[in-house]
Amino acid sequence: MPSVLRVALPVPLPTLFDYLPPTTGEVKAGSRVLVPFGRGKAVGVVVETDVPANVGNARLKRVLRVLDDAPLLDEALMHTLAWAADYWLGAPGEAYANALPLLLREDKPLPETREPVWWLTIAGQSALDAGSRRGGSRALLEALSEGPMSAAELDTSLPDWRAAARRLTEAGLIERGEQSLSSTPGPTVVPPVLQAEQEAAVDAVAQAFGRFQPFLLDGITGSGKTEVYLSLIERALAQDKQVLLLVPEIGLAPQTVRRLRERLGVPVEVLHSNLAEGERARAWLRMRNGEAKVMLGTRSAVFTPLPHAGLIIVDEEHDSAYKQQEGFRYHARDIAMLRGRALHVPVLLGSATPSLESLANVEAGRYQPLHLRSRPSAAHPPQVQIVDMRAQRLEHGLSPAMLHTIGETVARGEQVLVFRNRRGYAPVLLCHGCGWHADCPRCEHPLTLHAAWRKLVCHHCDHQSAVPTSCPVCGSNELKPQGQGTERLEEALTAHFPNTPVLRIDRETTRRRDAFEQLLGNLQADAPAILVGTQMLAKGHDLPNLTLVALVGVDEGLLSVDFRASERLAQLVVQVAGRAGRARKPGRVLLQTHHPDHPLLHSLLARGYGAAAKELLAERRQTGLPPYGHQILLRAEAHQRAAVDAFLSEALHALPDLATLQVAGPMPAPMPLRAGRQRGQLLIESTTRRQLHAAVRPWSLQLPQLPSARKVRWSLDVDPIDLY
DNA sequence: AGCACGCCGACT
DNA sequence: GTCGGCGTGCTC
Repeated sequence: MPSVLRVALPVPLPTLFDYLPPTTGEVKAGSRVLVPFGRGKAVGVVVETDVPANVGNARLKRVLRVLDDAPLLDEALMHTLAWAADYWLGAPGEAYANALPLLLREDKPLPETREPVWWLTIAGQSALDAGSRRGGSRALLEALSEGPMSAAELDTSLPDWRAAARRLTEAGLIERGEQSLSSTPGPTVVPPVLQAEQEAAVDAVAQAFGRFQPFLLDGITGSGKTEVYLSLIERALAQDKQVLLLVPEIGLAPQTVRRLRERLGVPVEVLHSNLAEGERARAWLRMRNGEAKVMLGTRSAVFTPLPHAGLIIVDEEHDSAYKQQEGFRYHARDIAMLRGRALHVPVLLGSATPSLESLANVEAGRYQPLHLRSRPSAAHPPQVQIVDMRAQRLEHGLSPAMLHTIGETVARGEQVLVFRNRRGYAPVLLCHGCGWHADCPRCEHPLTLHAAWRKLVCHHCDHQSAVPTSCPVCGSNELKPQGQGTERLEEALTAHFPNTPVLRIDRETTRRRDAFEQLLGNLQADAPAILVGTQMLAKGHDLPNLTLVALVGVDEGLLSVDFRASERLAQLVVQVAGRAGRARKPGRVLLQTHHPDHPLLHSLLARGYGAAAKELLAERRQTGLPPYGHQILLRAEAHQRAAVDAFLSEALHALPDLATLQVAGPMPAPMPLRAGRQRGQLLIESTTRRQLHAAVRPWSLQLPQLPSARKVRWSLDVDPIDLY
């Protein structure tokens, strides 16, 4: 039996592949290799070396080339990836592929980690002093007289610098080279004095440096979580350790990066999907080489190598953006925990509205809780009031009390945020004559009217159609938009408050890069204004003059069948409410509802998120739902309903019939038709995670062999967060 | 997933 | 007579 290398290749198959080692030289686990695969070649990661082959000699091929002398992925990360692939029932090859930036999954030499910079030569300095050169060349010389600059910096200050750089390099007036490592400017901002609670949180985490310990930092909005992070990062840096800081979306990154850089005075690497591939690879490699100390990134950054790991922070840990929803369906918050354990470093989860999962982990003694209850940035927490909209005369969905308070607020010269989690003009277009409404033909869901585009749009599949002028069923001309989206609210508020600027912030108005920042930048800090927007407004910028938050139409969340809807609603209400009164002025929150007596709203408003979460947790425990029960969801979709049903029932039959498993289904998905595909699912539950995995793991290997599996698209989701 | 092989319909 | 449809099988 020849000794072979076991290699993970980027294919969605449950197996690793065996290869004969190269004839000369040694290969280490964690290195990338180029191998012949099928008819072509592929880059894979060596998982094991010197192991007996799993397949016959005749099928074995030899590694073509070893791409890394030293392992690119260290042992701790390799171990975490193997564990994660096993836990989320992912293909091992896909787990390894997720961990590497795209550029490093190719057969190319590693990019230089140091960004090239340009600087003035002595000749260049004299040329500048002598005043020779004109135009672009002159501008470039002047820019570089302040010190070396990188391509990225030059791009922002001198858009057309490249031609000038070529001319000046040829003339020997400037030179291209590598940034020296000692060129970091040092902190430019003095850290504020921490409050006692912040200090206590920092001390607790800092004391755990050097060992694995999870923390949950539960801090109300405005309580200064970021200062706790910054202070801990400083402490880690002082010990020459690296820090990984995860954020749910990079929407808030530009200001966060600036703040980190100013405070820490060290380069802060960023990793997110809007970044060019070269940049991503460089940032990743700088961390892996130890050149960089701080990484700020979204979900996939959780795989950044940390050879000098000191601390991992997951900000807004409740955010569902941490769950990857296709391919390898991992949860970055949970991977952060695995990494902390493997790297022997503390993991700090932070949120004003912690997930029920994390609260249960605190309850079980697995996570150490840390609290920030005071709000140093504001005198009083915002006062939340329910507006009973039953039997009220509504103006485009806004109650008189709501409009009145908005009016008062802008009259005082303050700003208002009107929150509505629905884009477009109206979510339904209804015929007043016969009750017909416009549905998406591919999803059988109501189409959203977008007035500005004069289109009906499906928010599930992007299907678009023209707005009919009359009802296709009864011919009536009375087609009425039902309900309110942000576009309609913007229109209504503009009409009602003609002298106050109304600013809409949602996916449509922020489509362009940086549009979000620009829109908010246009806002005069001290002038009255009304902001209308979706989820996007729940976090980000501090708006000191924003004193009123109006929540409109959150009732859907109270009535949903999804057991997580109430948790999400509570988080959303608290997050959005936290936008009000972040500076000295007191904030006020109005929540307009048809269910003023709903128990969730009651406990949330009377006793806060913590109390509401406790009640939700008690319900979950009673019903055996997560985090007390564990779920794995098998989803399937196909054009024919019968294909979906056949697959799911075959799958059900193949599942061992164990008393410890509860199975729901086969059943239609909550959205049974989407983008023209019939969808169904099978939900497998157990009170013990171990037993659930023990049963599902072998089953998941059988599924691809079912004859009916070829006729559907299917996937397994471990710990699903959406059942849609 | 990606790719090739393979056997049945409407066209240069 | 071919181009091409997607069913089936395979990847160490």
